[in-house]
Formats: sequence, C-alpha cells, structure tokens
Amino acid sequence: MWLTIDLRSETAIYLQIRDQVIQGILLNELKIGESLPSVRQLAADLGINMHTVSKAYNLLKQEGFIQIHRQKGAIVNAPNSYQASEEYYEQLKKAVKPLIIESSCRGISKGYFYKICEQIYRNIGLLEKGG
Amino acid sequence: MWLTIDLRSETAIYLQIRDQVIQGILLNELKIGESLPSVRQLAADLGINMHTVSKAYNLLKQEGFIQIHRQKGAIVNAPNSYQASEEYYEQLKKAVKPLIIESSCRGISKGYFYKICEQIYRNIGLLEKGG
Amino acid sequence: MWLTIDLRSETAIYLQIRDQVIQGILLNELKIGESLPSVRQLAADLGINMHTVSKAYNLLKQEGFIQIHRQKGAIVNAPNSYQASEEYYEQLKKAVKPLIIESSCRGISKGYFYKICEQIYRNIGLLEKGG
Amino acid sequence: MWLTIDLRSETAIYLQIRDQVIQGILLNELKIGESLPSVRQLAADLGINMHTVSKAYNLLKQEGFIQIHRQKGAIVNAPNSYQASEEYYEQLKKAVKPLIIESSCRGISKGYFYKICEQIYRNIGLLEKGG
DNA sequence: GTGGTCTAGACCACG
DNA sequence: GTGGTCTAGACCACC
Repeated sequence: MWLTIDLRSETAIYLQIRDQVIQGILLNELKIGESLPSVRQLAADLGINMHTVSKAYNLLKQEGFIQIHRQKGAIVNAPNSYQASEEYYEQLKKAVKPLIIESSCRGISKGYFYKICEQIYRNIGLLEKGG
Repeated sequence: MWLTIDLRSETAIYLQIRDQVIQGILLNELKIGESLPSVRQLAADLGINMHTVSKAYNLLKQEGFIQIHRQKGAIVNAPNSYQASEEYYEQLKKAVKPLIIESSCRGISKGYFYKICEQIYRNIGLLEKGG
Repeated sequence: MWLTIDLRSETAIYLQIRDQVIQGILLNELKIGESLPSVRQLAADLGINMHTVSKAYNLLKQEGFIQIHRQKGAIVNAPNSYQASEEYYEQLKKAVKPLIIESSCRGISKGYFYKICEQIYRNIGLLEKGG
Repeated sequence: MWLTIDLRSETAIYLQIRDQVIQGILLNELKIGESLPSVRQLAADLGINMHTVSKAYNLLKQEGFIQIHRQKGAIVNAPNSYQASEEYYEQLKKAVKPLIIESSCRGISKGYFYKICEQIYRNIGLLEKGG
C-alpha cells in the first residue's frame, strides 16, 4: 500500500490522505480512470475510521480530483477537472506568503529558498521515474 | 496600527498575529529591542480576547522572536535568536512540499511557481522601501 | 438506442431510466401499446445490472406509465393511466418550491426563472418535431 | 424556532436544514451578519445529532450562504457571496427539466405549470410581508 | 462557550 | 459489495 499516515502528525488524518492521493496522481501511481481503494478497505488498511476516509474522498471530489461512483467507488479524474483556477492561484499565494516571510526573517535568502524548492521538485522527478 | 486581523479568515487569530509580528520584524517596522504593544492594549485595539494575544506572544517567545519581560512587556530579539535551524529547515520543507505537489498536479510548472514566489519577494521588497 | 445513461451523474441510474422513458412517452418516441426493451436486453445494451432496469420498470408501472406483462414485457399505457392527480400536484409543488426559493435567494427573478422554463419547453417542442 | 424538520421525509435532514436556512435568508428572517443557532443548540432544539447540523452548515458555507467563525458560529453572508453563477444556472436547468417533462407527460400544460409556480412565488411574497 | 476531528456502530439506497 | 446518512460520545483547538 503506497499510502501511509502519521497519527502523531499535526495535520488531520483526512488531509494527509488527501495530500497523498494528490501526490499519487502527480506521480502517476494513480492513473486517470483508476479506482481508489473503497472507503471501508482503506479505513481497515490504515486502521482508522471509515468516516475519516470518506471525508478525505469527499474533499477530493469537491476539489475535482476524483469522482465518486455509486458502485465503482472513487475514480481518478482527468487533469482538466482540477486545472489551476484564478481562485487556486490566490489560495496558493496566501499559503506561500507566510512561509517566505518567516524564512526570510530567519535569514534564509531567496536563492536558498529556491534551492529547497528545487530539492522538492527533484525529489518528485526521481519518484516519477522510479515509480 | 500596522497590525490587522481578518476574523473571517480560516487562519486562527493568534497565528495571524504571530505572522504579522514576524512580517513587522522582517520589514523593520519592529526594530531590535523595541516593545510590542501590551497584551491588554493589543487585545483592546483588535477587539479580541486577551488570551488570544497572549497565546500569540508566547508562541513568538518560544520561537525566539521576542522576549517577555514582566515589566517592559514583549521585546523584539536580535536575529541570532531566531536564525533558521536544521529543525526549521525540515519544518519549512514539510510545509512547502504539499504546496508544490498540489500545484504541480494542477498543472502549475516549476517556472510559474517561482514566478509566484518572485511576486511575493518583490511585494515584500516594495514594502521594505515604502515602510 | 434513444436511451442513454450517465454513470457519472449524481442521479441514480434507475431514475435516469425512468426519466428517459417518460421523456420518450412525451415525445411520442414510445407510443401507446408499444413495448419497451426487455429487462435483459436493456441491461445488456446499457452495460448495467438487470436489477437496476427492473427497478426502473417497476417504478414506472407503479406510477401508471407502463404495464408489465409476463409474456409481452413492458407496454406503454394510455395517458389516462398517468394523468396528474391531486397527489401528484402536491408532489410537484414540493419539488419545485425549494428550487424557486434557492434561485430567488441567489438573485434570479421570477421573469428569469420563467425564461429558463421557456427554454426547456422550447427544447422539448423542437425535439417533438425532430423526433 | 422558525426551523422545523420532518423526520419521515425522503429528504435528508441536513438538506432540510439547508433548504430552510436558505428560505430564512430569502424571507429576511435571517439578516446579513446575523448568527445562526450554534450547532449544538440547533441539534438539541431539533432533537437530532450535532453532526447532522454541522453537515448542513458546512454545505451552506461551501455554497456561499454563510460563514463559519471560530467562536461566533455561523453568520449569514451578503448576497454577493451566493449570487447565481453560470454553473448554478446549469444545475437549476438540470433540476427543473425532468419536472417539466414529467408534468407535461401527465397532461399539465405550460400555463398550468406557471400557475403552480405563481402560487409558490405569491406564497413567498406573502411570507415576506408577513415576516 | 464555539466548531473541528475522530471513533464506533447502525441502517439504508444503489447496483 | 459500494457510498450516504444518522446517532452517540469523545477529545481538541480556539477564544
């Protein structure tokens, strides 16, 4: 199972699931039209409650990443369903801004910040090839 | 008053205060050794609970940005007190990673992501000159 | 085959079938006394479960639109079998009311709402001529 | 309490709450900036579970009708937050179409359908004056 | 006090 | 089998 959660993390479990499904889509571990595990199945595998998984799936549905079919369960959407919108750009900016401000305040230069981003992008790229 | 909060925001008020104090330090609106408004004062000005301001100040203290004196109140520390640590790098990475993953998944290229960051850096620079 | 279903729709499949059979009757694609496809046939054509088709047919029977013969299968009834009753008026009102309320709340005027209805009626009329 | 639910109804409780809150906004029983009852309060008043109310409130938030403040609870938004969008028009059409088709099939003329709508609009108008 | 999250277990609609 | 709804009761963060 490619999906793991950290019960000790600050991040809510349902958000961890959401983030990892998005990562799975990006890394092509989850292909368009592919099914996610059923709510009950994933809950059992992760040792958590059904409703927590359901909440994650509903959020992903609302954000356009997946569809939820009556019987077939959750299906990965095509990219056009979750293409970045104006609204998302604003949201992204709002999320990045405080990180840049704090890191700058703590003495991290723009160049160094980009170096960190570069590491993350490289990391993703490697995973994409490996996966 | 340079500090404003948005009650409608998703972000907790005490975190909004924290973020803006850090921004104030970065932009040199708050200089080393300078005092922050008293807990009572700020709470009254913003029309919020004292506990909330207190929580923000305690977090800032814990993160090394300020000291809290019984008499003089909250005082801005010198940069060496909050210089980025290994721990902070890891934390920063963990915060940036899901943003990069989601934005990539939504079709935002690395170049475009950096363009957004660049805007934010420019924005801060302008404020520095202006302030 | 004039009947198509959308597996991605929120609407249950058996209700989609029901709605389209009613539309077929209205547009005279299905004439009085004409047979509907057999449960097996339709299920195979649509690639869905027999139970689902069966459920739709039973609902249509219960609502007076069709009769189900052991040998001849499902047969379209004459209009007097499904003429609007007092009960149906109430049901229709209950269905329309929340739509009018929400649309009014969202700033859609009565005139505009009627304009939307007019479009739908026109659409049906065109289909009637075309079909 | 202006809000009542029907436990025997086909409509899910959380949707009944949603619909009635929207009605309350339309009829100006709930004014801009006004607070809805707290999740716990309303649940207790209606004799239902907290989560059911919470689900309704979250849906209303998502649809732009209300904001959910950390401490102040749910607050009614200004109309511009839930103005009809293109997307909503399509959704409305899709909801109205099968009602028009079935009613036409059952022998209800366009004129009579509008008469029914007229009744509903009048009903709302009277309530607006009365409330 | 508020809402948010999570658990545990039930019943139902759909296919 | 699937997801959707509802209940009951717990703990937490925020203010």
